[in-house]
Amino acid sequence: MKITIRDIAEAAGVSTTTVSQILNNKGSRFSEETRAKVMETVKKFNYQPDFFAQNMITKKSKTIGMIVPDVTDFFFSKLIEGVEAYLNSFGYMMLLCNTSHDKLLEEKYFEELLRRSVEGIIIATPNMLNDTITKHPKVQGKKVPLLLMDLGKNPRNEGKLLVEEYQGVYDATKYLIDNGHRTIAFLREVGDYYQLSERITGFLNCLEDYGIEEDDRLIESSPLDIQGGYQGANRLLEKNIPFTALVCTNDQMAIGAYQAITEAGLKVPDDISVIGFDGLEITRYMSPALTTVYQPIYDVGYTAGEFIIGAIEKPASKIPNKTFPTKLLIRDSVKQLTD
Amino acid sequence: MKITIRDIAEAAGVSTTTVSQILNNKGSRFSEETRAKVMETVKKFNYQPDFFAQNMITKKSKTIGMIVPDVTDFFFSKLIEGVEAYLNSFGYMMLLCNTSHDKLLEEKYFEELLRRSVEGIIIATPNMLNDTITKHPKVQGKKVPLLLMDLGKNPRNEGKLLVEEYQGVYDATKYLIDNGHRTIAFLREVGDYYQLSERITGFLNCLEDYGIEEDDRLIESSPLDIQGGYQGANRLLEKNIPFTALVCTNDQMAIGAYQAITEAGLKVPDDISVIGFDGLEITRYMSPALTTVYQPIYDVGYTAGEFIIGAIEKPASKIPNKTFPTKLLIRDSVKQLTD
DNA sequence: CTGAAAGCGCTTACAG
DNA sequence: CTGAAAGCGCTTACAG
Repeated sequence: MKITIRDIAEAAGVSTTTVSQILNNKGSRFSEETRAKVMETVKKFNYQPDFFAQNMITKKSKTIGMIVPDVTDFFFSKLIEGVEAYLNSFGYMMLLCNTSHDKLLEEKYFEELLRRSVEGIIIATPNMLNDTITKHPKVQGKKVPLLLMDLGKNPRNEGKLLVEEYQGVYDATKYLIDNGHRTIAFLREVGDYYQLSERITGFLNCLEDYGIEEDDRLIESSPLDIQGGYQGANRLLEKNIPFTALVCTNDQMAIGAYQAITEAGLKVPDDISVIGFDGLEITRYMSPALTTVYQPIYDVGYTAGEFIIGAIEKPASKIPNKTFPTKLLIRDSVKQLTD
Repeated sequence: MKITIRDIAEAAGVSTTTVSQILNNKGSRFSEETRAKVMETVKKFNYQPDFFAQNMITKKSKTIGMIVPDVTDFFFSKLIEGVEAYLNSFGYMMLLCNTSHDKLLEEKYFEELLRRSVEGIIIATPNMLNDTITKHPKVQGKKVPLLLMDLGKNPRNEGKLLVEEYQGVYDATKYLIDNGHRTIAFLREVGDYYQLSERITGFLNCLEDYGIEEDDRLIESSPLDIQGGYQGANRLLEKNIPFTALVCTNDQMAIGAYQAITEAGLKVPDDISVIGFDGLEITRYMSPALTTVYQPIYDVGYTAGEFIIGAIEKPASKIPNKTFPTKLLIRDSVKQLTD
């Protein structure tokens, strides 16, 4: 039924060795004549080497595994897009695993990926990983490079992909101060997921650098989604402590905050200025357009693809570290205060 | 280096046949004693059968391929989430391919997936597929089931997963009419991508059924994203033909339309009522909250996973068809007109 | 320049 | 109840 290398060899009147060598552009030179004949019958039979037979020998699955907490989250889908774009151009494919924030699934997928002989694994995770993952013999032995997109949470000395979140929020806060704001609220993440501590630190340090006293009551923790932003902003508003600006840990929260502010009968930016973080495309179309800190998620993913392939092809070399810049996108959600 | 079935056989003092049979729970019963001994040494050596060797024989890669036009699009990421959730529970994994709307890549990925011996393929596509895909011997011979998520665009007589888009938009339009609206604009998709003709048809038929004359000038075509909605709505507004309501082909367009309406100095819903389509989570937090037609994308994906696995395990049976209901989510973007 | 043979690590008739 | 042997479809020394 299935056409094998033997069929091709017979049809071309050569040995399977010859077919294999020619197909893999290997060493010994064959006469142009037999080469042509082989290629021709390969084409004629539309022959493709069996993937599994090939892999059993070469151990090159040309596959990497990627584990994310939530494919539908804009951040991760953008990351996946970047990784995939790079892999694609090198003939690699991605086995995608979605954990739905289940830490147990994370480990289960990791094991399964290894069993399937992927050549590398990328894990995007907010978690401190178990030793079963980070100290796995195949990882330790550099058999299967592991790249973590965890904001540097798990200690390691190579393959750190970071974003200048601190500087981004610092700049945003500075921008607010430059515009005359002195009472600035902050919506930070809640404890059980990604720890975005760089962001709140950038905020606090900037306040300090410019002699503005921190007011704990103006800092609220909430989930990193629209609803979280909505509720967090409401809690802030209900305190009746006046503030003129609000910095949100991500854009989704800012979207929710807009809603809360509007419902409270206030306006952005006339009553409260808002700044987000991420630079989602959607923020351009909010009304007013959101001023936000852009981070290059696609590029981070693309680079992750680059680094993992690099690590696969040169197992001896260290995986590089890289830090990506952020950029304050100035739009219409911050009011210039004159006082 | 690598521990093989032979190592286990030797260590347990049995044959490789025995080890293989026991591990795969096959036929002949072995004494409880040897079974225990085998299991024990398997555990001791932490042995796992080589994936490729196993697959070369069984031809069961326990892998399906999924091709989408854009992972970052909410629709597709939600679909992926649904498919993955089902696969996961059956030990299957997904090779994800992102075409970035490149039709050539679509075919390339399809071939590559086949070469990698996936057991089934799901393609989400707005395209009329080439014969190289739909008439591929492996597909025709039911060797590799192919499931299309194409809104029924490619003719076939099994595996049609559809959503009641027509009814959804019809209901939405009816809702508008019930609220006193008579001049209703419509923002439809532009020609070169998904053809969402069910939606515009639902709209037009509803108008007709309730004796409202269609006005071509009130129908604009635009890309199915935020920007498209923004520009389309602007074009509508610039015509200076008064209308009291706007139906958008999807939620993203509605988001853009909100922006255009606000910028024109008008208010939703006081001046113009707006209805979207999709039911994205974000629409709950728009201000005012968007009234929209919900479609169960995750469920569609989950069912796609179910059907593809079903087709793999029972190649003889037809892949079922299924149509999913939509539901009008009534919120705050439609005004009751009293006249 | 080319081929016979061994071997990758499994599973599966087949025989006992 | 268990094992020897063939075979899956390749690639890779090795020999000539």
